[in-house]
Amino acid sequence: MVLLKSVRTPRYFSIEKAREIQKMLSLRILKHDVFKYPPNLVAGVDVAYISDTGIGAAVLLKYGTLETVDKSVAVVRTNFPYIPTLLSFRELKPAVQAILKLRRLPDVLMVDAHGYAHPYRLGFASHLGVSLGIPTIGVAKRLLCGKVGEWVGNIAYIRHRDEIIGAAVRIRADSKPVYVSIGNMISLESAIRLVLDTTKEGQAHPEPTRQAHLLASRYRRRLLKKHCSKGGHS
DNA sequence: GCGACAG
DNA sequence: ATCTTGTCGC
Repeated sequence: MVLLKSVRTPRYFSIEKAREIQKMLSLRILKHDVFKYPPNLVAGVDVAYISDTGIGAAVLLKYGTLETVDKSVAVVRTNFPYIPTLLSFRELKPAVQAILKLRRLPDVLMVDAHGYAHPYRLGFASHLGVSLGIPTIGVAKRLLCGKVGEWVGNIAYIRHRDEIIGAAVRIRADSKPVYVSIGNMISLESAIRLVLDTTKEGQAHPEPTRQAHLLASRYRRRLLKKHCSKGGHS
């Protein structure tokens, strides 16, 4: 039983144990749509950090008009280090708390990370979707595993161990693609569709995650300013 | 054994 | 993720 190296890692948590949890929870992923299309509300979540403090941010948008319906932020102490493939164990708490602060849960949630496109098929987006029991989509900026296949139009499927685990999507001809995978309760086709449908003209990322990322960053800035000014000036 | 490796 | 200014381009 190999314990994680970081001193901040809970002592009784092992990588083997995490793998078991991931494999077990991945069995609970529903790969078909469990929501009506078009959805009424969509949301995006992201987490920023100030050392060991996680800042979870969620933004609820109306599908179609993409107008903001609600926003929320949750500041939570993190006790887990970032380890590739174990990202969800670090970001789950801040994200869940931010999402539960929203007046309403979204019909579909977009997450700034991979979902099924994960070596053990349980990226953060899936972990979140299974935990909350809601449809989720993973939208990542870089590949974690698998290979991007042949491009057909602006889409290229990602394969890993003889399985299609997601798709690279070219939102803009001049920018890098985003890697889309199902989180939970949605099909890959629908996931791709929602990503494209919630992307504003001129943007390289869908509004839900883009707005969540902006909110988390802005909030983080505010906290840093307070932190600096609480010792003297004006 | 040697890399690769979301945020 | 975070550390960071100016700068190129629409």
